[in-house]
Amino acid sequence: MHPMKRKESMTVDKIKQVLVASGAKPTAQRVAICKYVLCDGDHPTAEVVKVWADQNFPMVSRATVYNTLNLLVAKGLLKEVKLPHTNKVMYDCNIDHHYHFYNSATDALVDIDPKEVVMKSNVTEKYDISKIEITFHGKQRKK
Amino acid sequence: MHPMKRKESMTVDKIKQVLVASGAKPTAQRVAICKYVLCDGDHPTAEVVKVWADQNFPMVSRATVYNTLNLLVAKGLLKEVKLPHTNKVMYDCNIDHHYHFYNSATDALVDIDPKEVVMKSNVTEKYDISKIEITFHGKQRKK
DNA sequence: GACTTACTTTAGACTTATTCTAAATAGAAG
DNA sequence: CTTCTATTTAGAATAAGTCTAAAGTAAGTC
Repeated sequence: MHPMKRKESMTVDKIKQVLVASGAKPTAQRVAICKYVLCDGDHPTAEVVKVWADQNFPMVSRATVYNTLNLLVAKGLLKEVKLPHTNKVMYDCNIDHHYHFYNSATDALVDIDPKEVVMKSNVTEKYDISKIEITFHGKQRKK
Repeated sequence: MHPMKRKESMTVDKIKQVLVASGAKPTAQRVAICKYVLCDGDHPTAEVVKVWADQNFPMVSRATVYNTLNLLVAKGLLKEVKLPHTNKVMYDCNIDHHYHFYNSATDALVDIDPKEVVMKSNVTEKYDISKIEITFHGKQRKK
């Protein structure tokens, strides 16, 4: 079993392209936030994004952090992940269908490739299923 | 496919027994709340419990609703369910292991018997899995 | 270059769900 | 009865996120 691989970093120009392509103005704040959440961040919360922004950008307000994250989600460039162990939303740059493993020992979230999971159910006979979420909770197995 | 069956109603005496057995004083407020959440309620939120209590009991404060729900969860008589479509906690009197189907058309939550689902994954090879959550989202299929 | 216009950002107020606090109350035990 | 401990209460506090209204920015036009 191997976790899904992370996104590669993007140049500022590439990020601008992506924003423009999705119909959003590539403002300085948006580009900065994108650099983090679309490439470097590992399931950050809005709070984590704000801390990163405060350390790496002259000025980004909390409202802009939330506005930008919501914009990216609306444009399909980012996914919201809500898990029961916390009530903070986490943002996932992996927009392909996948599941999650939450490591309670380290508080880390790992993407699980759907290929690693076989799920069959007759629930689909009675219902129109639009989404299936699977989250594994546990700890890294000791070697 | 059939949803898991609901709990049967309990007499007040039976509820008192259950509370005492779990080491909690069977106060009037607790018994009243238990009557609802352990028998009649269908995945209510704290807010729904409060509304029910206001209509069926002389006086229960919001704090007592939360205290009692948290007590029942701590005693293992009730399960918390947190789902991504809302940030309100839902309470489930079905404490056996099970999954959920969330019907977005009706906002109803249905328990799914694990027997209805076959899940295999090599995620368990690398991790010690303590809990697997599966939530189906969708609508009731039209006949 | 200044002007308009539409979009973006900002600080801070607001909302919502839940928890906390400190005082009042209820019951059991003596 | 009085005392003691657990419980309940009203309302304040907290935490995450949203809203508001004013100020800033930038592109297109003259």
